[in-house]
Amino acid sequence: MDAFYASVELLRYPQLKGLPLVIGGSRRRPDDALLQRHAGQPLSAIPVEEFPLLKDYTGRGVITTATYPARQFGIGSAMGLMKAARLCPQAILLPVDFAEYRRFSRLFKEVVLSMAPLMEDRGVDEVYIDFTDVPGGQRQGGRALATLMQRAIAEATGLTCSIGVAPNKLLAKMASEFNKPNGISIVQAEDLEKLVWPLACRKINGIGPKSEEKLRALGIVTIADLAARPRSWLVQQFGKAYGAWLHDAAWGRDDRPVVTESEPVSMSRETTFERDLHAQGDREELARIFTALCEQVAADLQRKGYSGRTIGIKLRYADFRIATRDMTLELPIADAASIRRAAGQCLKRVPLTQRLRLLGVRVGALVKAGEEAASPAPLARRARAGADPFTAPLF
DNA sequence: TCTGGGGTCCTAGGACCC
DNA sequence: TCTGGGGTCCTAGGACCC
Repeated sequence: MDAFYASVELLRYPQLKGLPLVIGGSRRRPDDALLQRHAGQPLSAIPVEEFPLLKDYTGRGVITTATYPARQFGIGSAMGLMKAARLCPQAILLPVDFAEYRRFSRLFKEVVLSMAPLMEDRGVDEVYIDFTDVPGGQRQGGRALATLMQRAIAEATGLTCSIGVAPNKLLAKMASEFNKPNGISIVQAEDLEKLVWPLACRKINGIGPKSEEKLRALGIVTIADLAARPRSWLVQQFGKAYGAWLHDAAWGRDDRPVVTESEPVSMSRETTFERDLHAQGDREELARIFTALCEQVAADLQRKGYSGRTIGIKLRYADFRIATRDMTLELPIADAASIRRAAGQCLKRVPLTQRLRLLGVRVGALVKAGEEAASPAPLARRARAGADPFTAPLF
């Protein structure tokens, strides 16, 4: 979906179309006052001049989405709000409204599923679709179906999307970036050299800033550079798994299936404080936040019907270093008090002398509620370990 | 001048088991 | 006195993605 969060906001506030608009994380809602002032009026009637501006924002947070007019100023996702304010002070700033984005997420996925049932969910604004066997899916190399799908999504949601069509997920993802917004692009295996090799390695989904930098230091900038290196050399430099994957990716090879169902591995809640807090000086405030996070994770688990055996915490210090601690229990839990107890144990094992910026609580090793007995491994091991060596075989 | 929140997967060492 | 070869699980950190 194109500039998804911002585009959803523009459905509510069409008067902001064409203006630089950013959606940014903040616990306070900059448009609260606005909505109160205009209570009872249609949202689309609120004058543009009254919307909160980026330059008036003080506080922490990053941009989650910027509209195309805002991107003209050099603003982009994950940029700090204070830095963005310097680049484009007159941009309008709206807070994230996940409930609303999830609603539109469900809407567009329903449309996709109705046309092509093999869909992999890749988050709120992205999916992979295997339409190999969809009737008419091969017409015009896939363009016919992609066009129908764009129209159906626009009809149902008022939103645009960009679609990449290719023989595998790796190439389809790259293709989807070629023609944004509201574009379709088709990449065939024989287009690799012309369309993919000239691109920067960073365009490959799976090569991030660290790998890009390491590749650059080795004289590898484009995907063509990468493809030219022997597989064995890449394995030497990057390890067995990642090196081989880099080679395959550069040659457009990817045999991952479209996965339509999956179980969650972990659930977590974390929060960045408005100011850095100290374990001693701000003990009570930290304790309140800590307990609230445990309650939120517990509520998430219970709502979705899961419990978990591995309880963990995450700290981010003022200098941005991260520490994590976790512990695995014998039996899965999902209640706030038990999570709070285990997380408290974890907290005792981590240094707390420096100021903290963030605190998080995580529950992993999830099992579906009611299937707790399906994970007896550690218990079984313990039982065997204590068994009488004369009745239990040694080998 | 700073840098969110929610995830997945991988690595590597140590404990423990057979 | 010196000594194996698997395997799984747990823990901490890190890269990466949306």
